[in-house]
Amino acid sequence: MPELPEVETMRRGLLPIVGGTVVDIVVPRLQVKPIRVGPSVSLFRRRIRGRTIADVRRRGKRLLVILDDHNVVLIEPRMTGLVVIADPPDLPHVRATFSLQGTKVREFSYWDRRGLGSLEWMSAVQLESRLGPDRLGPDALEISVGQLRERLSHSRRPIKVALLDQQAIAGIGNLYASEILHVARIHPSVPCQQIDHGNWQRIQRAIREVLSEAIHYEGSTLSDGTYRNALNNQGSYQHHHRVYDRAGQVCSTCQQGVIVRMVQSQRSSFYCTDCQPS
DNA sequence: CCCCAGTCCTGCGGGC
DNA sequence: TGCCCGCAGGACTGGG
Repeated sequence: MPELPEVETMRRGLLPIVGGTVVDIVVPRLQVKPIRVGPSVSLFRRRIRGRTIADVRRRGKRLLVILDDHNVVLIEPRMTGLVVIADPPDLPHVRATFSLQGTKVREFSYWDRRGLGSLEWMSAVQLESRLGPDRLGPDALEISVGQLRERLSHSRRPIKVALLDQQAIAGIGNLYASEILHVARIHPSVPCQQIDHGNWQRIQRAIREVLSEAIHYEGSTLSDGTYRNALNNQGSYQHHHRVYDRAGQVCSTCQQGVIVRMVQSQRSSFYCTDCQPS
């Protein structure tokens, strides 16, 4: 489940490829179903081969490899995708390997166990129509209280569900939405309309606090062990989770409440009965 | 317009 | 012990 902290960790780990020129791209034929490569595998290869990598950026949960001709490679990791400059977690799920010259790092790979992610070459114009301001909200690390209120406070949706809306705010996924609301001490079911200014401020601060803390620990690797940084090492923020996947446990913050799991929009939410009264 | 349910895909774990 | 089903939750789409 790469969310903003995991994708930001990927971005930082991938920076050594900047300045490298793509010699070739190998898309192995695998037993598993192929991922989406756009516009097609052959055009993808033809348009990237020979290009030099100018930068690696992030927008919400997407990774952007900027080429020297100003076109981009959009990487969408979705559930289980990741990039590695070291050995990948395994070979059967390596979806593409880019070989490089001109840098210390000789290659990097996109690895994706479930294969819901995608790799797409696109122009800067195509990128804006896909991930422009009308499609993607302000980045969660940058969003102001005013922007947050403006985009969510008129909604009748529960706050937990609204925080997952990438068009409103970019980068928060299921895991960090629960963690953020616990830090902000707000129950996940509260309708956005009922949240007052002070609480929007708490939410905005909690977003920054939780996400930057998670980046510091290089993201969360859950019990399935899927998520890895670019060197194929696990993150360690899972040891600091306050509520996520801790149903039945006593809250480590207040030592009083119990962590409860509930389902909202077909997704698990976790909250503390004492820190987050309804 | 706003929101929810279903879809894609693989691997794991619970239940029988 | 072995098998099968359901769940994990990214983004998107069709429909109420």
